[in-house]
Order: sequence, then C-alpha cells, then structure tokens
Amino acid sequence: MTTYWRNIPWSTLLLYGASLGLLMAALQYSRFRLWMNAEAREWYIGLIALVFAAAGIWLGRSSRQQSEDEIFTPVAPNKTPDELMEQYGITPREMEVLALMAAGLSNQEIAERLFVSINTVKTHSSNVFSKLGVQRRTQAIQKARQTGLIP
Amino acid sequence: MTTYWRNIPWSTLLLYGASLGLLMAALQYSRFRLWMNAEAREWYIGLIALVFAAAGIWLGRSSRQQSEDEIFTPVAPNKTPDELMEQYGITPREMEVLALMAAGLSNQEIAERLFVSINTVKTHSSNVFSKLGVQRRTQAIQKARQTGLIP
DNA sequence: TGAGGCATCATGCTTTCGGGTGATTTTTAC
DNA sequence: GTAAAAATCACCCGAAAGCATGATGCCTCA
Repeated sequence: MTTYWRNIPWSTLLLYGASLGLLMAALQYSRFRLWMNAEAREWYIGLIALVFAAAGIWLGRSSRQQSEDEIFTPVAPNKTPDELMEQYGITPREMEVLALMAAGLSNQEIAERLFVSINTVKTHSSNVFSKLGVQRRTQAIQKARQTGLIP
Repeated sequence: MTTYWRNIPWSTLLLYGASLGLLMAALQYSRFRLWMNAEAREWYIGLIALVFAAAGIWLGRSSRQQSEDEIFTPVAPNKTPDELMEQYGITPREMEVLALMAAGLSNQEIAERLFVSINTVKTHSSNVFSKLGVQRRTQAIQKARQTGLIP
C-alpha cells in the first residue's frame, strides 16, 4: 500500500535516543549540583521541551514518509465536460489545446497537430491558464483532471 | 536553514506555542501538589521530552502536507506501483518527485517541499524522464498515469 | 452595422525546463 | 570493510514555456 517511502535511518534514531539519554544523564548530574533551584527548574524543563520539539521537527522533516492520500485523493466529477467548459468559459479550440497538452505534447507539437502557429497555441494555453486560475500547464492538467474536464 | 519554517502555518505555530504554555502552567500547578518527588521528576521530564518530540515530529510531518493538489484517478492498472517502480528502476525519491510533478508543482516548489536544492530536483526528474523514456514532464505524467504508476 | 466573441499571429522579454557533466556524501548490500 | 546504489548539489547552455501587448480577420447577433 505504501509505494514510495523511506524509513527513518537507524543512525538518526540512535542519535535521537542517545541525545535523550544524555539529557537524562545531565539531569542526574545536575541533581548533585546546587545551581538548580525551584525557579531554574522551570526554565530547564522548558528548555528540554524546546530542544526535543526542535529535534522532533527535524526528525519529522528528514523522514521521507509521505502518504499517498496526501496528494492523490480522487475527486468524483459531478459535472460533464461541457458544463465545465461553460463554467470556466473555455472555448472549443482552447479545449483542444488543453487536451493535447494533457497528452504530453509540447506547444510546437500542438501547433503542428492543429495546423496553427506556435504563437496561437501559446495564446490559447495562456487563456486556459487564466481561466483555470493556474500558472503552468502541469497545474492545468491536474486541475482539468480533478474537476472532470479531462477524463 | 531558515527555509524550515517557511511552510508552517501561523495557526499551527500558535497552537504549538499555546500547548507549550499549557504544559508550563501544568508544571507550575504540579509544584503545589506533592506527588512530584525526586524520582518522579526524572520520569516527568522524560515524559515532557517525549511529548514534545512527538509533537515536533507531527508538526514537521504535517507542515509538509498540502491539501489542495489532488489528482483524479481514472486508471485501473494491472500492476502495482511497486512493480512498475521495479520495472522502470525508479527509486523512491524519484517517485516522490514524479508525484509532486504530477500534482502540478514546479521544480522550485518541489525543492522547497522536499527540502532539497532545485538542482537535486532536476537530477531526479531527469532520471525519471530517461527511465520512462520521455522528454518532458507532461509526458512523464501522462505515461505514469497510463501505466498505473500514478493513480 | 457595429459590438463582441473567437481564432489567428506576432514580437519582446523573462522564467522555467531539460540535457549534459562531474562531484561528494549517505545509505544499502554483500 | 568494501562496492554498489541512492541521494545530494553544482555549473553551463540551449530549448521551451509563459507573460504582456497589440493586431487582424471572421462570424454572429442585436
């Protein structure tokens, strides 16, 4: 089920456990010192909390584990492509460009396929981007698939 | 790296700070209780360390998530993504890059998401392209969807 | 008949992508 | 312990993509 992930390196886990043990040892040692009065203890505990929180953040971010569901959540389209074209104001020609774009074609290839110049393809794609509210063709493809504009 | 804090929402930071303050308050309150002797204090501090470490890990992980980029899943593959990764020789890290690529992210955004440099992302994406036998990222997305590498 | 939508094309400019190459470090495998 | 694989980063350079702007011709519809 988990297709791509990386375990937390054992070295990191060991380092983490060792640092915890070191802090515990430091606490034990400090018990024999007299600098740790009641007021300082609060700051000491707060410092431990901050240190381990920071270490936890670092550990959490350095681990590569990432669930599929975070990125790939299927969206069931409730509208037909025609309704979505109407909704976004996408013209038929722009739809053609979008479809070929999603097929992996470059602007030049789309231009040759549609017998127009590459500038025209750029204009159409720019219009599609602004109408879909995206900046790049990959975003346009993703949004078109998500909304059901493209199967 | 200061970029670590870029993607953490302010609400999360506030929540985190508030929980820290609550724990400190709980510590203050516990000083007036008598259950906290010398031996229990070590366990108490260790508990705080564990709690904050866990919270830090959660924070570190959750800050990498993104709820918006979702992908519609039209394909019923005959092979599992793991088998396809094995077939194409795609590594887990390259798979991550491919997934974020399909989510519409630019190389720069992928780099920020994975906390690596844009050069690393370019290397991974180039490897993915050559392994999939394509030239552009849109082609890679298309092929990955067709083969079932990506839902 | 004139306004507006659509499709077409262009030019200049900036950003991003992708290929190629080489390198170091970390992790894994034997 | 060593070798292979994986992950990381850097640099150069050309191609592609994207943005802004303006223009022309066609068609429809009021």
